Amino acid sequence: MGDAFGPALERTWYARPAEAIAADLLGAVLRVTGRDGAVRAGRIVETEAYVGPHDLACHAARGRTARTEAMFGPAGHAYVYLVYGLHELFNVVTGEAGDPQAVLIRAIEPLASRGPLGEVRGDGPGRLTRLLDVDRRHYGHPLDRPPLSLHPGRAPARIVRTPRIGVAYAGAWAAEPLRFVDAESAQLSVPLSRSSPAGNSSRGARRSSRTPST
DNA sequence: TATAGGATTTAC
DNA sequence: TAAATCCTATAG
Repeated sequence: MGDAFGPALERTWYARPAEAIAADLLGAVLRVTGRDGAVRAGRIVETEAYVGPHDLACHAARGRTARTEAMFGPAGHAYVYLVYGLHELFNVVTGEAGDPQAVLIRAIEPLASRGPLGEVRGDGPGRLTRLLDVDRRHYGHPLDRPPLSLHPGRAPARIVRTPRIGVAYAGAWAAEPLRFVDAESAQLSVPLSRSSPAGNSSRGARRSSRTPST
């Protein structure tokens, strides 16, 4: 609920296509109460949309399983999983229940936060979860109350889209411009200068009118 | 039951 | 450029 960050985004806010949420989440603040009781937060500067079972990069493309169950549930909840046996990745479930879509949070600008072990960087999907102490214990958790919540923040001046990172196995879907970044941020997982350009040049990123800002 | 490989990060 | 590290998805 409300604290220094203001009220959390309501769960119904997320019941839209992942592509829209990925753009609108840029600038939003992720707030986490860690296992040590400390509150940590970061401003989201990079996201990726995973748009459904037909998206070959989306985990839901292989059907409904124990791991992907949360993606099939209602929007506004956390989908957290382990990759490479090492890294916890944090996603936001979007869309209507039964329609598995999610947005991966790939980078944050820390807001005066240090991780439980003194970490300071949030520029990577595995780094930000360590910094904010997010892991599978948050699986399925609603995103409108502690220990995990999202709050409106300062919207980016400019949004750029690129293909998603690390999904080369996904065939044609690997080239889709479903990664969204705050072009002004110096804390992206992969700098724009080293990101492949979006396949369709003039496809601009637009924030929807439902975007909250402060 | 066995095996391959992954929405990554770090170190050599 | 490769190792770390474990869980899931698929094959046998």
